[in-house]
Amino acid sequence: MLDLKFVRSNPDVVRDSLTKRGENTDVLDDLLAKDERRRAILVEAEDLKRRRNEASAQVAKMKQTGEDASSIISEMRVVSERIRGLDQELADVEMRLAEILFGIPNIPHESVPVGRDESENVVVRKWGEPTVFGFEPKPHWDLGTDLDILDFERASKITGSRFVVYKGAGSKLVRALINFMLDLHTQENGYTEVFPPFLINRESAIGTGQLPKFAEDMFKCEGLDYYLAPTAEVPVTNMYRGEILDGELLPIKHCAYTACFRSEAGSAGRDTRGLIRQHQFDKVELVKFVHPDSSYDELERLVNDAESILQILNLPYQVTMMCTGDVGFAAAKKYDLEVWMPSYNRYVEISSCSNFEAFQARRADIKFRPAPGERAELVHTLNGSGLAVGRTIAALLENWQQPDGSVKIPPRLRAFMGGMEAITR
RNA sequence: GGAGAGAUGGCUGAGUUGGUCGAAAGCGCUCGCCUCGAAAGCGAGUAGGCGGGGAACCGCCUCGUGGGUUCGAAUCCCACUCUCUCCGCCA
Repeated sequence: MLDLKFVRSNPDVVRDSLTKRGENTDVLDDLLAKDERRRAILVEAEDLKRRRNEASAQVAKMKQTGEDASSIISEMRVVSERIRGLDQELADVEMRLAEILFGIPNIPHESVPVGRDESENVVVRKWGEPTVFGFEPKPHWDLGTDLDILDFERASKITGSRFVVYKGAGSKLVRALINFMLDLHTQENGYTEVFPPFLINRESAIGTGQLPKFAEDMFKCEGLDYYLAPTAEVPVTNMYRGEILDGELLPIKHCAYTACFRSEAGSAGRDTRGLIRQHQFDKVELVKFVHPDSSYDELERLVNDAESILQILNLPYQVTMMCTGDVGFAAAKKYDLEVWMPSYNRYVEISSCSNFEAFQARRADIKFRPAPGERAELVHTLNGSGLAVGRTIAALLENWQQPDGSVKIPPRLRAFMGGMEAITR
């Protein structure tokens, strides 16, 4: 959510932002009109409330001295009625104002390239080269099925499409990657691990920006105001919702493993095979709460932290900076890590790292006090995948496959696999 | 699921026969005095949001959340949420 006062005094900046993102700017004019109306009502209502408060104090005094206050009381009866009407109108205007404000995306950082869609994203750097095979490589869904470590058919029997059963070494690989990632981030990158609820409530989903605009992307629990978390970003960021943090504690860096659940509404027919697009997947997420002055430095470090996983697993990847048309609703700046996926013959997103600046913090009311006695300010929040486990497994199987259909385990992962060096039939 | 208790400022904790209560007191924190310096002691200050105004400053709102009663609600009524205790059930 943008700061209403900022929008009021910088409407051109917001209009420019909406245009660069390819969004309609009509909402902005509607917003400004509603804001003006709101303040007009406030001025009138507050003046009446002041009069009522003064009269109340007067009545209290008169009651004590035994004077007759009935004329003031009947006068205030009318004033209170008028206040009630204004408050009702105010509530209506504010509700509409909030609806509009919740629907306005963040303002892209000046370093973000202007572009319409993903075709205008900018590759920032590459690491490694696309894997070259001396044989015909298999896609991960065939490898996994042939090795009997992935079972898509039985998963669809249990639940439906876009689910998988990991089996044997495959199941162990899930645990190994989660542990490897969490250990690396906690032991070498300075994150504190948390294990949050996988179900989130409405306020949390509003806090990070999933609601109200993207309700159809989540699974909702019937009869409850709970949703299955689409990413650990939601529960972890909302840990500190409504709090004023001690400035000394910043930056707060958390990593968390959670299962993630996405309805994938609007993705029908895309990536239907394999592990790339599942309704349920595992992910280790990195979340930071930082001082506004350092959030862009922290973003670069966050990307590096996520990259370190790919480097250790020796998976070729590239880092892409999202353009204004693809930066995401809540983000001011976003990098994607894209891993080389031989079956797709292209790079596929495996991590998304964003700086939200104060956009989420304002929604979720997360502040910090720079020093004792100083005024509380909004923190900047960041998060990024470190990494998505399902896609990591897909990339691992495909890039580390051998001519005989087996898959080597990257050296650093072997300890987490009980010493296993390869997955064989 | 049943019964009971509770939810107040950064923290602890008063206030529930409605009337200067945004709120006592203590702790913490900030500044000043004292001191060579510190501690102790003394003094002052110390919630957040919104709005008006050039500013000084002024006003409004907030005592879990949302409604209601009333001229007026932290205090009364209703609903909900959360925490704690006991019982039941249960991995």
